[in-house]
Amino acid sequence: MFEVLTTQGRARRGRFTCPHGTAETPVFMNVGTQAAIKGGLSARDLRELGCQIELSNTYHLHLRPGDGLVREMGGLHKFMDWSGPMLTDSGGFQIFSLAKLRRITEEGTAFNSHIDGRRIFMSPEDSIDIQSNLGSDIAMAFDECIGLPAPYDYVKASAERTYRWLKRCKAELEKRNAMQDAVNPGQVLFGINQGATYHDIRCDHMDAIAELDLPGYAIGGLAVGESTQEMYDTIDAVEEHMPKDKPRYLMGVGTPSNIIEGVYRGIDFFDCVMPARNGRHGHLFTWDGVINIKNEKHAHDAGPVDPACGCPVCRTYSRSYLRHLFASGEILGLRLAVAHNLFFYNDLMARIRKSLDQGTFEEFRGRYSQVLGRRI
RNA sequence: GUGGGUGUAGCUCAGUUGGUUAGAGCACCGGAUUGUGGUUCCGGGUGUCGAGGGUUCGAGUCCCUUCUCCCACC
Repeated sequence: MFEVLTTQGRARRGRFTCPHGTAETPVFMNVGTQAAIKGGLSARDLRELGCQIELSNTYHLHLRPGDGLVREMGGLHKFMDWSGPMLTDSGGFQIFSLAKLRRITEEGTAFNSHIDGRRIFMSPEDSIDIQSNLGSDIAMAFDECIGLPAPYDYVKASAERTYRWLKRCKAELEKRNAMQDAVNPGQVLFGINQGATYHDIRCDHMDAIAELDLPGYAIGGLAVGESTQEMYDTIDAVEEHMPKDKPRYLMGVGTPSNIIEGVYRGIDFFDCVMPARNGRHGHLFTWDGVINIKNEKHAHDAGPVDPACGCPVCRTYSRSYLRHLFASGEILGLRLAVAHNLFFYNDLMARIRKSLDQGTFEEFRGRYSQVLGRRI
């Protein structure tokens, strides 16, 4: 399932295997929330951009088109034409970030749909049933993601409830996988650590969920309002309590610098909307820093977005052309920008893995951790 | 030539009986974005109010001259 090939300090070079293939870690999962990559990219495009794991979302697909329909169409892999490893997020984060009027009880969460406002209830069992219908390789536990800052007592009670929910998720997935008509009987469950920035709650929670011996563990509830240093400090604290032989997933993070610092702190899986969203808004990542392609200074630039990038966009088009596409509102501009950024992120992970293989990750971190975040 | 109309930001225009630092939309310039509500959000005025003179405490606004463009008539 998962093996650590080499380490450098806390950083790990590993390999994750699931029913739909193998992923070399550290890995960045490319986000296709509604079974499509925003910006007009298909699963076929993802393959060409070096994507190893695709990530889709339980909340969104449950609301539209409905997980029953996806199951009827043969599961999400077939539905969207992605044959590789796939992870589905549980919907916990969307209920925190999108839904209105949510009410959380021991049984689950009631909330109003962001699409039409109708009242919906989702329990840990519901989330797992939906993810089972979607047929992803990795199902995420249904958790409560708390916005920061949050009071200690609330966070403690919430983390304890998320732990009880995790046990229910585990039982439900075992039940679903045992059914004759399971879409993907090899689907596995990752637990999610919570506890805001309170290190004692984080560590107690991590110790508790580690005992469930799940195939992977995530750190959730970060990059939701705390400072970058608080995020790193929290990872540092909880990392010691994470099983060494299981993949670690830092949910929703982050910038290229965050990812390098995450790998440094022992993280194996990442995902983030940033390359896609920022790309749609004209912010492109390069090995010298971030550029805004909409800026006037690129109007007469015949060179590629990044001469150090080997992506199809950089091999073909000039900064001048991309700026024109953005200025004139052409969809192709969004598509090329997202394609470049996703390639950049996948390439970033490939270079991190190479440096781990060669034992030069520390040098890589020293050279790029700050540079990649600067605006140029 | 005569009569009427018009002129305010890059564009289309608003601007009260004369009253604070001349506004809007679009365009343009810049920023934001972390388990994604798909053209989003935030910020920025970039101006010789056609020009000159006059009245007035004070003029985009009233008066005179002149210029531009538009319409009608000769």
